[in-house]
Amino acid sequence: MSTQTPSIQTPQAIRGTQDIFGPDAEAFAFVVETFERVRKLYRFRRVEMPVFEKTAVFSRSLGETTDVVSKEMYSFEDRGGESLTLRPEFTAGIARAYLTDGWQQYAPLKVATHGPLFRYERPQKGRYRQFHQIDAEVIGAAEPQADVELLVMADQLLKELGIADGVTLQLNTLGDGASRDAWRAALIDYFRAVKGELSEDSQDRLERNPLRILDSKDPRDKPFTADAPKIDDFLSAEAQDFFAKVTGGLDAAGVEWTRAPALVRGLDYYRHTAFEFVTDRLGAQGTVLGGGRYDGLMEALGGAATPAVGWAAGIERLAMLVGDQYPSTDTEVVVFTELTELENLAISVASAIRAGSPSELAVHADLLISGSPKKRYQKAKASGAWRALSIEGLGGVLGIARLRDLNVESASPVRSRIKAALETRFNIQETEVANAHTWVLVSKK
RNA sequence: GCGACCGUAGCUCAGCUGGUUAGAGCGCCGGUUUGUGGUACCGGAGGUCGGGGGUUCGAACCCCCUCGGUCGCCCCA
Repeated sequence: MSTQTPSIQTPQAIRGTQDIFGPDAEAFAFVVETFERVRKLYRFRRVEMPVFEKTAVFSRSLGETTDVVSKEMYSFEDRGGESLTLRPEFTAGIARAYLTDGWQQYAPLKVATHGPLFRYERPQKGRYRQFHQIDAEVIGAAEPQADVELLVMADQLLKELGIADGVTLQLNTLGDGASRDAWRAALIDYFRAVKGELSEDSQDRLERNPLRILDSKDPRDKPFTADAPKIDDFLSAEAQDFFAKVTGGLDAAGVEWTRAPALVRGLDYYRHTAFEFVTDRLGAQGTVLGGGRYDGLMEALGGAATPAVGWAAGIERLAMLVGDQYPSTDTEVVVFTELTELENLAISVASAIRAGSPSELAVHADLLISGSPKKRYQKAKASGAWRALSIEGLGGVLGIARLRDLNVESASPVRSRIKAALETRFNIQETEVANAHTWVLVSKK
């Protein structure tokens, strides 16, 4: 406890940033670890990307006039006067690298990454200014099988995270460029005819982004969205065939999906497949994983036309769904001694069992050698550790290590693992006294 | 950018219609007690009541501004 009264003001954290700790941090780590494992199964190559780029990387790919560019990016000038932007997404930076680093030679290229992203938005449940995503992209593959590959991987990821229940895959196609333009024109005609009866927001959307009227939350719009023109009536034969191959592939892989004809993307470069894995357990932010095919993006960055498809998912949202259902991070053994003169022996024992023999069988151990020696047993018990290894004195030898149950919930076998680890450092004698396994630490090796 | 609610010890909160030195539980530190045992008792550290201004004899409590939090709208790459 600090008894000082500092005169300086502690700076506050930046709005919309989070200090993730405790169960939230464990769930977060579980999401990342599971993603890493699954992406390797699907042979996606890991990439590490810069956290900031020239502003043009994002403004060109997203479209100069969109809200997201004009008011939702963290942009600043560096000392040379160049406009830079903290990445608001992974896709544009990866697309830039594909063009500037010669990654075309690896096409079709499957890549995966994760890390922090930044968007200047008002924080709310599941939305932060610095947040984190996992991301997977397939670049240079025009075939619908790439979409399938990505979706099957996403489906497996959600299942392995144990959060697939209550999450549904909503799938749609936006068709090719011609299909999409025809549909868009039809939607504008349809909604313009009833413009006066739409919500103010949707009247505005009619000019800016008519597709978005379809997923309006305003009840005044619902009567009209139900009967709005459907993309299916405007799909070219090629677009229909593409979508059929995507759905056929999902069925073959056993991935459940729901057709969502109103599911659209906010940006113009999307083509064909659009999808979201959605839950109703996260308030207003129901999308846990979303993506689609963005065949128009590379050209927006000055590259050759290159088909690509990808998805991203918010780690915080996935972690919220995981809740406390992550693998145990409990302390298996807490090492302590109530005798100050044996503290170094306790340090030695703790390091031995943490190193393990072999190392895969190392023990998850905490070490308690601070504070009042007499209260260490109480603290050990209160720590929630399953078992304790108490270091006690005995004449003529270094001391003894006694294994005792504290809060045993699991039959996790630690005794043999501890014994093997101790034998790497000590000459020991094993005894058994009053339900407690006890090793006499005779001498150091 | 807009709206609603909220802001008292490290944490969870109490504090009556504004009224003397702002409280509890938990946690933390120390002591005594106990000595197969997370006990019991005693003591201690820790609060500019988010910040600023105003009304009042008097403000944690009323008013204004501001900062922050939560949730929603817009937007959603």
